[in-house]
Amino acid sequence: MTKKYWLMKSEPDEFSIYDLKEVQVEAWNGVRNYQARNFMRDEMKIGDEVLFYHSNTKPPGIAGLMTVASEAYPDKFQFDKKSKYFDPKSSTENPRWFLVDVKFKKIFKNFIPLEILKGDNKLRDMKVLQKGSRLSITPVTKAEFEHIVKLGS
DNA sequence: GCCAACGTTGGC
DNA sequence: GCCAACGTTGGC
Repeated sequence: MTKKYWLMKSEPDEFSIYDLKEVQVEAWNGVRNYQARNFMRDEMKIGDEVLFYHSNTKPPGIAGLMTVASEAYPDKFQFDKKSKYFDPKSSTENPRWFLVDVKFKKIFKNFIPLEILKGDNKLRDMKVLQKGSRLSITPVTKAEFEHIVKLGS
């Protein structure tokens, strides 16, 4: 099975790459979008490489790297009535939302702002850069990934 | 804080 | 199964 490459967004006010560095491994909580869930549940494998994107901040952009650290399993917050991620339509017998654990890899020496990503011809097909793209998890090609690692180092 | 773009919900 | 209404995302 060949390694896959991903980009995952998080608002740093909620959870940043610096938080991930502290804890090293964390469950990627709170995804409530079916496409993003399907990527985690059906396509991610332990060891896949992930770009950590900081969204809704100034400036937005790619902050560093992490790896997929577990198989997909049900997000526990969907069963927790007190959580904002509670989903009354989900059940333990038939969970609706899945997630994976992610493991810290590195913080980029050079943070890569969205503006730079947009202006880079090699990255023009990246899903996260398409107009109106809101998907919080998107696949990245090997070439895009390697180019971004170069930009960040 | 605004608002365009998008996803989801639910009445019909 | 359509689609209007609503809620959310996320750059600006």
